[in-house]
Amino acid sequence: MKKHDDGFFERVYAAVRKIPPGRVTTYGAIARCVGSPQASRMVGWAMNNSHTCGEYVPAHRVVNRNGMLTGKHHFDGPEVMASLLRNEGVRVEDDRVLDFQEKFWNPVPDTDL
DNA sequence: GGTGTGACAATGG
DNA sequence: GCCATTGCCACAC
Repeated sequence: MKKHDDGFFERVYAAVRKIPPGRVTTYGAIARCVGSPQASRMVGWAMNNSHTCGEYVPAHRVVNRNGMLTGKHHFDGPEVMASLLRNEGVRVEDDRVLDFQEKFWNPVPDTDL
């Protein structure tokens, strides 16, 4: 047996990978989905290490609570994140997701919490 | 094993 | 209502 998971990151990656194209979510939502709603900061860091995970993680679909592309700077380029989102049909302006509320996708379909 | 960090979030003034 | 600060949790060095 395997442990429950090699780390908190694995859960984050899994949740982010579940984000359908054209949709976005927040760090807090993912953090909550993985069981640590307070570890929202860790989620962002997980994204930074996402490239070390070996698997592709659509981190560009993850934005902060305000829908702002805070992590765009951590991509291959500051324009990559917005470009990817636009490419998926997400309207982005001023480094922020328009209709964020509309595009927001909850990793937890029905939380019991 | 301790310290620092980190792409947030919530609260206070 | 906006700006500033703290809290938080798990990982990397």
